[in-house]
Amino acid sequence: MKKIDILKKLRSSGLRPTKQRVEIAKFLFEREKTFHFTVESLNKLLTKKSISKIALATIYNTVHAFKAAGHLSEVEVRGNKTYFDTNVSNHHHFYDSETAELIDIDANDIIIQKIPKAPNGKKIKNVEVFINLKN
Amino acid sequence: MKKIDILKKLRSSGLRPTKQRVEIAKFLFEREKTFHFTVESLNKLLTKKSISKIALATIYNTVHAFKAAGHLSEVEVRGNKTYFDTNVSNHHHFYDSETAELIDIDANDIIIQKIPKAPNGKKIKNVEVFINLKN
DNA sequence: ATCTAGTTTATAATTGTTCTAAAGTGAAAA
DNA sequence: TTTTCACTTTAGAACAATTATAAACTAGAT
Repeated sequence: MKKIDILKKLRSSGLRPTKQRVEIAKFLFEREKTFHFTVESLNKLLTKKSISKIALATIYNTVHAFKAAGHLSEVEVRGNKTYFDTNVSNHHHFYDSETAELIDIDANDIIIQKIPKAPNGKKIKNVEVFINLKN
Repeated sequence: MKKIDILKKLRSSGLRPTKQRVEIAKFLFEREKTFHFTVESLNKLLTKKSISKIALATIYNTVHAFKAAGHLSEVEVRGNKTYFDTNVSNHHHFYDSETAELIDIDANDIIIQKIPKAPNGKKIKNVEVFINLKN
């Protein structure tokens, strides 16, 4: 993804393309593979990479803004930290608790044959499959 | 589950049946249906129910001890709070984000037909299906 | 160039959880 | 029984992740 597209992406979702947002967006979206992170890990990586220090609060703000705009998804992971994913399409995850690492699973790689119907007046929003790994 | 069984349950897992543990265990395990809770919600319910106040730290200690003994499981739920479940068998969950409520799904009510193989030297520990509900 | 609503920032506040160390207590041994 | 002591409980401090606050800053319209 090119820088011009980053600016479009931000503008089209009503986000003023500030220096910080562009920097974070480039870091997150200018890559081939999907990227999983926590705010803590993102902060560390950004600090290492850039000259200008971005405040932690800004990283929180930005990640939430990107999520609200549909550019990031939040992953179902047990534990205290919140994991985000640059892959916003419907998909699933492996989780390696040894390394606290997430790995995407394409939606087509899991087929669910039988599923219970939603309770009393509720509907199914989405189905997430989470595969815990061991060594 | 009767009180005598509660005592057995505690003793057999190497947990000294103290007043607090017995009280919490009775509250959690002497019921028909499985019970989902966070430490916060459990604390509120216990405070409402009992004469004697149990310290929050004790509730944390006890819940962790019960989990370590295999009497409770921790549920995969996104967010900051940790959810526990008195159902320790292999099963799945509906999650109603409106009410922040979990509903058990029996393992037999979901059949997965196709599943990817685990990456590089890893094995699959378990598969958790999480069905998000909407209205 | 000026203005202003939206943004960033440092810091405080909040929330969920764990740690600490002192006081209390089951239950085994005397 | 009483004594003893490792295991528990407890209040409060400490910690970690996140959110709120309010002052300074800035993108972009006027």
